[in-house]
Amino acid sequence: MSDRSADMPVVERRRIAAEEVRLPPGFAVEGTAGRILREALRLFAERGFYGASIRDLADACEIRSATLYAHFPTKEHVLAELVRLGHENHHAHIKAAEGAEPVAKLRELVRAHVLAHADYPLLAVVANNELHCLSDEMATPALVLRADGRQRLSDILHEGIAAGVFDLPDPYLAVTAISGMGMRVANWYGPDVPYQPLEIAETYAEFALRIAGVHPDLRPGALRSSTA
Amino acid sequence: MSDRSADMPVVERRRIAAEEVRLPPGFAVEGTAGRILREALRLFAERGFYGASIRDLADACEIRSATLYAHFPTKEHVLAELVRLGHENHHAHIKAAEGAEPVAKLRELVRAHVLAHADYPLLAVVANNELHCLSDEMATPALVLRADGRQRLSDILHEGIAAGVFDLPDPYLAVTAISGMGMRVANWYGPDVPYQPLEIAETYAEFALRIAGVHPDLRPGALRSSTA
DNA sequence: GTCTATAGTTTGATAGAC
DNA sequence: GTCTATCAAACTATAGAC
Repeated sequence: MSDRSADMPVVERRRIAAEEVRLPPGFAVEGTAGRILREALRLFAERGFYGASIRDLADACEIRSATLYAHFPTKEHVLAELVRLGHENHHAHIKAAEGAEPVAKLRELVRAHVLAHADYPLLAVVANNELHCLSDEMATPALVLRADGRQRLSDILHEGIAAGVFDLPDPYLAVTAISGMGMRVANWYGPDVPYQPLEIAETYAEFALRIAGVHPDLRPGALRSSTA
Repeated sequence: MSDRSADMPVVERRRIAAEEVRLPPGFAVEGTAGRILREALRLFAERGFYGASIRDLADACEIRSATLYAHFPTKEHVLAELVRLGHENHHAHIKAAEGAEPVAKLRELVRAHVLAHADYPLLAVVANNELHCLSDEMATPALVLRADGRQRLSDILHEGIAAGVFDLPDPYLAVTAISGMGMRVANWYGPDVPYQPLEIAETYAEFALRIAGVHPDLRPGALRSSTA
């Protein structure tokens, strides 16, 4: 694998580089309610919850604003549904990641974490960055899932340290670093970025193993120097 | 250095964990205009540009909303000034980072990058997350600084690869990972986090060296296993 | 520079016909 | 379920007195 910076986009002006509106399979919603969710996903990702009005949303759906209220009781409920979808999708990815021992567990979890952000960037941006617009009550389910995902990463790091296969200065800061670099993928990944989501996920998983201090002999040789 | 997760805060509900309103030295603004900037920094960081109205801002400053227009022509100009301060502060940190060879350069740059986000989290969050609310014209100066910072990191990685001291699969993805993990610090760092900004910066710099594939013998032994 | 007062627009949400 | 019509409140910004 080599650098492709010649093709890399200039620094993005928008909040999110991705454009395609996409909801995970199994979360598809039919009819007008689905249309509303999809257009809200696009608008909230681009402009934020307060930056997109109920009328902007209605115009995008080609309906009157009053019709929205036949499907959702308030604007906040539309956002809450997207935040829920985003966190459940992320958590489903994370939970499905399995590994026999700490190295494999960490690799699979980071792959899943990054893939959720690269495959569904709009959903991830809305779920991560607009959560604070929800009332405490409506935000809680997402916070529970988020705390669980973070705990899983923390557990894997401590397990690997205990087993002697990880060597890192500070597990807490490793959790923040690994989580954070993955979350940002949702902002910069887009159609002009010359990588596939899976490539990014694999490379970030390798970075996470390096942060964890996994000995090179315990990592596959596939991802080494770009000069090779 | 050891884990302090027993003291770590639960997953944050707010957009930003930090609270203290703080502008970098040398960027201090006197009088009412300064007051407006400080309150705007707090409000825009907490709720976003569209989530805080001109009246909210005036109330926080204990002035009438019309008085704001004696100091700034529009609400957008207030944000533009904060975005400018944030990016100039970040860029000043980055530029001041110096090193004789790639390993030292990378360590210093990442330290500076992380410190700018941990020492001025409100400013960093506003500069990073509200930039898209500005018109193209007003956003451009910040984008120029951002592109330059990213280029500096990219240059260091390529230099280290050419010198044979770095060994990493993909410099472009390493730039996104190292930048991203540092940017997120502004969101989670706050008064309840049991670390000092400098500790975070040091540890993240170590993580960056690991991502870059710097041989352990070229890294100082201070930051190794948490079980030591 | 700061105020009172207000213009003109947009906001989220509702009433009631079909 | 979708519409037309509308309400009451909040929005950014301005006019003009002091």
